[in-house]
Amino acid sequence: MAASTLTEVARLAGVSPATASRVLNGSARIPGKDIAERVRQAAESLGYIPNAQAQGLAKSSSGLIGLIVHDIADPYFAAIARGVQDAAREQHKMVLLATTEGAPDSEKEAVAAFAARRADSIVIAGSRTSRAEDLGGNTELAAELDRYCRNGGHVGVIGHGIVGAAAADGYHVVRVPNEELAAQLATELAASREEDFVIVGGPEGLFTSDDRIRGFQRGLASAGLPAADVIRTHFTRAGGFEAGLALAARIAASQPGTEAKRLCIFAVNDVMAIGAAAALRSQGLRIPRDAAVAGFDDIETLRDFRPALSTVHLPLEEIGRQAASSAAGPSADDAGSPPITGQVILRRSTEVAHPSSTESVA
Amino acid sequence: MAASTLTEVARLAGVSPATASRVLNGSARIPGKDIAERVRQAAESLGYIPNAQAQGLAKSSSGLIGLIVHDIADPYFAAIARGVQDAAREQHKMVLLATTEGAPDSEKEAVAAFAARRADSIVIAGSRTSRAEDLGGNTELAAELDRYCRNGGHVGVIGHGIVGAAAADGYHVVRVPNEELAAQLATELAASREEDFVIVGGPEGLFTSDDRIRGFQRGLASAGLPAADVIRTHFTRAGGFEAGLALAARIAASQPGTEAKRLCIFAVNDVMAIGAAAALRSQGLRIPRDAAVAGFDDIETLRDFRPALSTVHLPLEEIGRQAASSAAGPSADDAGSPPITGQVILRRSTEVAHPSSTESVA
DNA sequence: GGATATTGGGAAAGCGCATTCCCACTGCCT
DNA sequence: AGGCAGTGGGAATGCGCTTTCCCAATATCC
Repeated sequence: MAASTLTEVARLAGVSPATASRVLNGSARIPGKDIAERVRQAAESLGYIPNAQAQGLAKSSSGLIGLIVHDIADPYFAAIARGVQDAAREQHKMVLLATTEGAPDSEKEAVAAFAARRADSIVIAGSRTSRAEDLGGNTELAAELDRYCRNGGHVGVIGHGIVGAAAADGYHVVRVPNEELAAQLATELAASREEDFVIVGGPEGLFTSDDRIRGFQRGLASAGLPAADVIRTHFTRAGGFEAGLALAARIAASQPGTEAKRLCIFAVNDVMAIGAAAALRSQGLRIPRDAAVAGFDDIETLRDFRPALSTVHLPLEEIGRQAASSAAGPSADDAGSPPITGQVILRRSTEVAHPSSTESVA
Repeated sequence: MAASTLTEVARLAGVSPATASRVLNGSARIPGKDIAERVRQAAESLGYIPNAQAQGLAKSSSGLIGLIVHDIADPYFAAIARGVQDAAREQHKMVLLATTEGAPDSEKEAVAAFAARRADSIVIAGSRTSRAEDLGGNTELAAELDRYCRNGGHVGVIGHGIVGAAAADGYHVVRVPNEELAAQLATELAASREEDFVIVGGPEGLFTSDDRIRGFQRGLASAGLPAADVIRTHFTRAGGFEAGLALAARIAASQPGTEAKRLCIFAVNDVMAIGAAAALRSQGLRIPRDAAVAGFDDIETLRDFRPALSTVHLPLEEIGRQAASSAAGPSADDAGSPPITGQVILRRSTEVAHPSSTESVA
């Protein structure tokens, strides 16, 4: 027993498929009240569900919005996904998910798959990269996106634009002021302390990471401080942990010598910061007593951590929503949505040391 | 410039659309080498991308797998989603996402939408409910699912089956032994302590919550302990926090009186447990000194919490994967995948108190 | 060597729907 | 009363692809 079709409904209602189509799905022409009612009843009794594929074929638009993330289980992307999902609901669309681990070529595949499904728009979250080895992949991705746009697709990219992507129309970027915010974070951290700064960054070439590093260094510089050391590692909790281990060793080594300053560690995202903190803790170090730690993103799930993590709040959900609706086409507010802003949030993890005093409760 | 079609490719290659279709998309009949090559080149040069909608229409199957969750930003669901996504990739399908906040009627809508898109299968995560007010919604949902199954769809439900759903074929349930595991948790907790137990549960009628509560009580009973009080609240961090506040008051009140036992709080999921812990902490209480806390799920992102949360590990990703592949149709291992198991993990949050004078108890 | 398999490609009929025409009909104006 | 616009419904076409069915050409057999 296959699903019933429009034609069946029409027959049952004693009208033509055309009329049935007009009443059941939005159309400029609305048939007479009585007929409409008849059709509606027929549809109801048959449990008619329009075939979205056929509709899509006929209208050449699918009601789909594609979302590309590195990893849906990463709270950063999950938050963005929620925003996208939200926007999708408003637009009466569904979201199609693709996870790519950040590999440009699998992102390209995802775009092609979305294009094949005639997704109305595509949202690409997840940081772009400028590594040499990704160059080819990026170019192909850009080409694929370009083609998609030329065929009438809309794309919303979060963070940085795709390297090499033409400024086609239908191509929007939701800018995230990573650099500025990181600078601000550095400034605020530098204001109240005299410490050695260290940055735990992602792999070189990752824009999000590089921007935050650059911003942080700039902030340090403008506070008259020397540039911080940068440790490159994976853009994950594991990477943060690893770096944390190295830093713990460094702290331990400097302990006996001259009165070393406390370390202030800036990890370029919260998850890495948590990893680093865990590593320090595993080596018997305490935060913020033995080292200060700050992150970036203000991941919701991580807010209950102790010591509470200093970080930069990013309206992740709003970012996702904006990306999805900017790609939805020139809505009413073509002036564009307000630019994304974030804010530095200093919490306990970077409190200035109370030399040998009792620790206060958070 | 619209996307190029199969027909165009065929024309360019000087063959019929039928042949082009046969070489470009899998078919039983594989055309001759030379022809195939010609077609492939034509497709390449035109940047041909098959229209999945049209394919779907013609084949009546879409390569889509629908996923229904309460909230994609909830780490529990995000983990499951990752598993589903994984399985989808293996099946060369894409996942279509719907979030419903757990409302049966919007789940029904989601199912309808998936059915409209001719999703090959649907995975429903998120706990079912047996509340009276949801009865109607559940019935409708069941009916919708039933219809979907009758039309050839496959559904995989995580946890409990849908209330009222017929045991249609194509309908699979990935059972999660919530009750057993909760019982085991209670047993292990009860073994090493003499405390008052309290359960922070979700709203009445939520299966996942109810099962875990029941199991925990059973475990307590089999250890010869009285049933624990149950506080009903939201199935979220906020709910946990609220309950935690109430419990903090209770602890504070009992302090001055007779030598009250320490409280051991079992929250029916990790997020709630974290909320409760935060609440206790906000009232100046320490864990595990002033109260023990345990959760359920072993959410990855939460593993770095301190004190480390005792909980029950659930292979969330595997659960999602299994749900997605059980719904994929009777694969090779029709014997079914191995049943889901979990394991109790005792960490610091439930360590037995060191009453500062008495010796530590075994 | 002629007849029967077998192969490889094309023609055409849908899949389920939207939509453009087209037509019959009603109501209105002069 | 005749002609006109306006209204409401139906027939037919096409969206892009798959897939049967069919046919020509080659291979196989006694």
